[in-house]
Amino acid sequence: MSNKSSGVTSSDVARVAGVSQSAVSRAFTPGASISDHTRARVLAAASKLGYRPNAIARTLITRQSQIVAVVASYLENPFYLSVIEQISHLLRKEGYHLLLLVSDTGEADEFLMQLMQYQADGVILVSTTLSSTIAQTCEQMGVPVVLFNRISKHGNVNSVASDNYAGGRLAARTLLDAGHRDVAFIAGLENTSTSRDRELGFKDELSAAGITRYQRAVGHYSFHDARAAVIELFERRSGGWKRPEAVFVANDHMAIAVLDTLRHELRLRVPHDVSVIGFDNAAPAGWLAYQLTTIEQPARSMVENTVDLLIRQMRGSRAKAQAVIAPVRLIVRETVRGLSPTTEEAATCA
Amino acid sequence: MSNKSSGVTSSDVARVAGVSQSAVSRAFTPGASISDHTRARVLAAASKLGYRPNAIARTLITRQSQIVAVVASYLENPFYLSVIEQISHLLRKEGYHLLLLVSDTGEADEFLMQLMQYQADGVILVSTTLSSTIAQTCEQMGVPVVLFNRISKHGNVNSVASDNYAGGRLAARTLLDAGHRDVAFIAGLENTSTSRDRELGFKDELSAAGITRYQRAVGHYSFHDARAAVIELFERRSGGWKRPEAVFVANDHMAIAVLDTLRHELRLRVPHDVSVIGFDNAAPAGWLAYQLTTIEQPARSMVENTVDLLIRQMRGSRAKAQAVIAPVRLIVRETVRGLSPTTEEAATCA
DNA sequence: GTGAAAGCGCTAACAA
DNA sequence: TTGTTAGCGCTTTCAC
Repeated sequence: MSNKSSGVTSSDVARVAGVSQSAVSRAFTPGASISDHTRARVLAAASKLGYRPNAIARTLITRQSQIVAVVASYLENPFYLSVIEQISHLLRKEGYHLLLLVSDTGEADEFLMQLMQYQADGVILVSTTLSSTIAQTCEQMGVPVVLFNRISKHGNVNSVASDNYAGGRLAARTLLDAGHRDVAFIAGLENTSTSRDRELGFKDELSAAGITRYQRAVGHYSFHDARAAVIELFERRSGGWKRPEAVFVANDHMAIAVLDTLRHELRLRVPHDVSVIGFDNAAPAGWLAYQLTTIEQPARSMVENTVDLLIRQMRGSRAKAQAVIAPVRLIVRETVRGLSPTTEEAATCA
Repeated sequence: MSNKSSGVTSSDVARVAGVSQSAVSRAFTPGASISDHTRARVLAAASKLGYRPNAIARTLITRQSQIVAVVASYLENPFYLSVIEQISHLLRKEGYHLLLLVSDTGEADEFLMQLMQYQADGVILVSTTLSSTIAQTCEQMGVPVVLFNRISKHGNVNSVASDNYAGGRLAARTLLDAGHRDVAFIAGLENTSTSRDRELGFKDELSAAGITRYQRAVGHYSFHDARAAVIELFERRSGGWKRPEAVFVANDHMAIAVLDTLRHELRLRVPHDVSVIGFDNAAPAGWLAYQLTTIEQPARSMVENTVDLLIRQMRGSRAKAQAVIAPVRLIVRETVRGLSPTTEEAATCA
């Protein structure tokens, strides 16, 4: 049985083609200085021998691995599925490969070590809680890094996020316009900028309308915890609170759980008894059984921005770090009282 | 700004620690022959300099990249999300990293080239249509490979799949037991073993009950096409067919689309007017808005088997290729007439 | 345009 | 246990 990578090296090819090893290298380097004739000889010999350049050896010398590490968590959330898929596409189109690190528990340091050992040319941090730590270390080491859907507190780090604050306001405004006053918020992870900013916008818009308090519970961006959160919200009737008329849920994945729980466990009608609004416009939000009214993040363009920013850095740009804020918009479906779909896309399956 | 990976090499560390370069290497090699004293000196110097071994250089010489390539498609299907997540965990627990290749269009050859160039120690093919081609080439090159949820026709390739045939029979039996006679099947991708085997089992079980024909349409494992398929099935009333009383859908993701379309577009009640049964037991199947009765694949243990098989091969086992067939079972929920949940897990959110 | 030689950072024999 | 030496397969000056 032949060796891995066929065990054929560039010097084998050189010998067969009757040229030097350098010629072989040039034949496989786009834009290198080599005659068509020589290249043809090399390519012939190469394919005859089943030669494939060894990317590892090349990396060692060029110091470019063509590998981008993507650190992600919450793969439970369908929204990030499409994000990763698209990152993979765009990256490959530019000749990069994707090393995926799924970070469930918070072993930030271990990750970093691994990334660095593999000489990743760049890092994309997809919505992970470890973002700040990792991002900073990468930055210090001179490794290009972009945060997706997180904002870095300290620093000079590129990031792409949607306008979570505006989204929060928009959610509140939507609920307010529907005539709701007793509203509630189900948070994601408390220590994430996404959840915090969405809540902040929500709160500010309510305040502007003279509403200074709202009920809240925490769903940790998990389906399971969101169910518990909504039950807590609707069954615990202490502290002078009335039952909420409307709930803003920090993301669609949790909102689905909320909808299910409200309808099938608490026997409440949505939007008749209670309105629900989510965030993301993930695929299930458009499914006909839910038709969730939600704040859309422009996932596609956010990913494009992210990859673009990263590639620019990897190609050597020394531009000041940017913080791209993508616009959000309301997708009207059927879970907020008094609103019905106006745009045709609201009726599709997203 | 410091270089990537700090630019510190083992010989720098050696110099500072006052030892040889080999000593540094040994200090970072578990189980190497080195005194505690020397190791301590090395480690001290290393951390002082911020040294990290260069995995690329190591790979070049050991010919072990510790990288496993995972080729996947249909990330649209939530079922594979959790699969990839779990693969990532198990792999890392064994010290391997995951290079993710999302294969939408069928560029099999290009993939292979890339895999091989990166000296991947092993390859996992997650349910992709290119499986056979890739698997065979890997096999020939001596690269360990395992197929997840695909069966290789020609050959000596390890694979892990669920018992799709038995699942198909079970689906048919379930529908038959509910009293249905006019049944239909919505296929996934025609050229996949999963869809074919599920259909074959379905067909055989029907035949055994004296039912020799059933209607069928193709959903290509896509949400969108599944909707079209079910509409075709229920609206086209030619060829002497009656409207189906029950539909077996080749996976849950499509079944969700079928449920939505049946209920909200065709205005049919499930299971009153028509029964639906899926395959996978993916997360949305357990969501309360769907409560899809389905054939469960034991995802966890399938992934465990897959990773286990791969690691064994990578560690040098020359055992004959295995084809692991995982058992399936019926999860009774609420989309098949006359059946109601008997087990408590059917009520959870999976 | 081409070849010779040097060396990327590391590990693996082999001696000591 | 430790150091010395020789590469892993490739790219890159630098002459020619």
